[in-house]
Amino acid sequence: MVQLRNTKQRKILLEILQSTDTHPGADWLYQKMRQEMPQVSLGTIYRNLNILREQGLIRELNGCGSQSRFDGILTPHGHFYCLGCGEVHDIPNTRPTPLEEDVKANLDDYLLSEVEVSAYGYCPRCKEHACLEITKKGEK
Amino acid sequence: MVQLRNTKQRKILLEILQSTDTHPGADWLYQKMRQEMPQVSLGTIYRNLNILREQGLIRELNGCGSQSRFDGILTPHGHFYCLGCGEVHDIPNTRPTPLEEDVKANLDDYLLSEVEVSAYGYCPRCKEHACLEITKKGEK
DNA sequence: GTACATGCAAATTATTTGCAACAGG
DNA sequence: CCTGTTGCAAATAATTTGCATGTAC
Repeated sequence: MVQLRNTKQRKILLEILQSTDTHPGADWLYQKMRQEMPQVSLGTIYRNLNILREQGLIRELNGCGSQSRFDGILTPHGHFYCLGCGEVHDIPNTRPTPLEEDVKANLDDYLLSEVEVSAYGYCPRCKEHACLEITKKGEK
Repeated sequence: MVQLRNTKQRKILLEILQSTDTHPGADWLYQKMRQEMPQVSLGTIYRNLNILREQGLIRELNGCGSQSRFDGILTPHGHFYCLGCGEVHDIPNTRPTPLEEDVKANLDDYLLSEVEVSAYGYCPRCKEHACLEITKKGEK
């Protein structure tokens, strides 16, 4: 492996990710980064997202739409993907240990590194005015 | 909604998906389709995958890599994503009911439509010769 | 000073879409 | 027939990459 450097860009990116629970995508992070570093490039965002993921400092979420989303909060929790507005909400600590052991029991010869719980549906707001236009937008 | 037609292309695509547990991507399905229908186009594959998903006849998996994968087997089960070879294996029926209720308990005002369990790690074969070249290929 | 990182722009990959011709009901 | 569907090719969207320059250590 290479000797990673602690660049300003990487540091700020990680701080942003650790300070939000909105599970943003690369474009949102790009806009946010530019507030502090107007010259930053989208390529740098993507390169650092990959590095931080490989380091295990952030998590990538692929459950919703064509864009990847990222999570800088590593305490165990599941994710709810709203099919209406596309938002991703945390599911607080859904008894992680029993679940993982349950999965492990089914995967004898496997080397298990992580178990994820994803839920799909409509968030309280979208459940209310659950109209078809909205449904279209976030469909999986 | 529109009045869907039962085209030969759509019928074959669904049959292929229902007869495999390899969770193929669009390109694999395209090759397979061309064995029975050499003139079929990739656009048709994608259009029908979207229609079948909207009808609830197949499921889309986004956990692994940049390509979507599809599952034509709807009995409840989880998925294991090998970080080595990129294969997706089924996790036989991981006590679905307790889990879903557990998640539901955390999502009071939500309208829940589906809960998914995904596991990541290395399959028996990749665990053996867990070398770095292989690791590279399937990394998330 | 030596790599790793960056900014920029061009390239790649997966997926979607416009359109004229085709075909299911 | 009427309208959803197809094949084809061009368009889009997300992400990656090549390269000269910049910067962390």
